[in-house]
Amino acid sequence: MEYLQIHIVISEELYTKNPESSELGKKIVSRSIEMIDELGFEAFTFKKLGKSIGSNESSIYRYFESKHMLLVYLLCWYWSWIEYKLVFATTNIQSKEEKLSAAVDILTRKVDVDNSFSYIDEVILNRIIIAESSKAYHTKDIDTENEKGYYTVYKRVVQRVSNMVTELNPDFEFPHMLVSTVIEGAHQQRYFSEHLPSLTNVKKGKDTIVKFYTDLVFKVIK
Amino acid sequence: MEYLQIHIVISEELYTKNPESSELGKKIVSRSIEMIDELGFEAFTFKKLGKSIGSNESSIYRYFESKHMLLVYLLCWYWSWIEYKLVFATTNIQSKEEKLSAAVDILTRKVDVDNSFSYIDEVILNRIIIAESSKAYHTKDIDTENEKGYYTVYKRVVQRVSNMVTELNPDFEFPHMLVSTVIEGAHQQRYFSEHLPSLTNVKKGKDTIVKFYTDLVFKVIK
DNA sequence: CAAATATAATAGTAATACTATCAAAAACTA
DNA sequence: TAGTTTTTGATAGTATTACTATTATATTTG
Repeated sequence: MEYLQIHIVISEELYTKNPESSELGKKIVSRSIEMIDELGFEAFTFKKLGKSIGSNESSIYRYFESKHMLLVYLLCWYWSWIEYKLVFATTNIQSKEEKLSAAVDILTRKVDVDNSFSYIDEVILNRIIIAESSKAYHTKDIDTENEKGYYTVYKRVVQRVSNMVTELNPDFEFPHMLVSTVIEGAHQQRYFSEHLPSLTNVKKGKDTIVKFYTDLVFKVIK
Repeated sequence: MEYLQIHIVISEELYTKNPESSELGKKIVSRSIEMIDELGFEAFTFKKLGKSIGSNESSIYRYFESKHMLLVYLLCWYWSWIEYKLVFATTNIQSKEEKLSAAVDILTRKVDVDNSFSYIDEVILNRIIIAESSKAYHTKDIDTENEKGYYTVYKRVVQRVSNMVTELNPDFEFPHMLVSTVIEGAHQQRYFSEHLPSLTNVKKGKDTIVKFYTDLVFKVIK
């Protein structure tokens, strides 16, 4: 991808102190990504993170209210990044079909190159999204948090791709359902292919998941 | 549904002492379903459950190794019940289309009548599956647990419906992906419709979700 | 009625998810 | 450069969780 001097801005609601404002903050974010991937979200703690980065548990709490809020921050970062990639990859495409196809590709493809967005490893972050993101919104606080706008970026991504669907077929009644089914489905299929392979038909080498969901989208909206 | 003297049998691996073997065991299961629904899985504890049923925390541990294992038990019970409904609703249907259609209906429809399977409220259990089931298999132990057969019933349900897909179109390459996408997608859409409605296009009154996934299945396998 | 089994009560442990306080260090500022 | 503010670190402490272990008391069964 083209190298650009761009910067992902995260809503102030998601942190107590902006982790981008200091070296420690960035270290917290980048190491937390690695540790959540290694340990899983449940076994990951601020104490372990502090120890690992040579800092103190209490210092981490100055950036993030809780490990749940850190996870929400990471999701928001991820979806902002996807939104950027999505807009970048689809503007100036004339053909509506090609445009939607490019969008579905971005939503379903595995991230396997770290575009080195500063201190965040997008390959590992993608794995976290696949394995842990459902834990962020499957809580009893979902409604309050949704009102506070924690999931705005994700919803905007769904809206953008839904618009592409509607452009192609204005009569299609369920664009949001289709798009969120594809996004969440692709993540689940990636998880299943590694851990519960009999729930999938993933073939080695090829990216079956991208193919499956691309076909699905075009067949469903016809 | 027809009243039958049937009984759902759960693999011995999933409990320490069979909860069906005593009144206390059944109370543990039925009250845990209500409490997980009320409190959410995170806030639910064996201590609270014990207090609520007038029993002791330590007694509950004699039935289930951990609250995680109790959740796995509930999932297994749910999928066994769905499998029973599935087989019941699809045998003797001649038309392959109708058969698949009936299956998709069972997988995607909201459970809104408690068939009073003894001490288990299927309506509440269905809500738990929608809101909490992903927490059961999104853990670091998934591979070990899968080897132990904890998810066999779920996989068998997917297999059964995949077979119906294959009967209709033997050339379709991704029956398992399609079926697991539909099952998980329908659950997510129900959750979204309540908590993140802008990710869906659910209309009041009608069961949009059943319609959406039924259409999707037949379009995709064509 | 005795023996076996199930349950309850109590205590205890290590870890978690924080909060509070205070001192030390670093950064910025007059 | 000294002084002030801000940031970080160290330590301690709390309530709760997710258990385990032990012993006493019911309850069931033969």
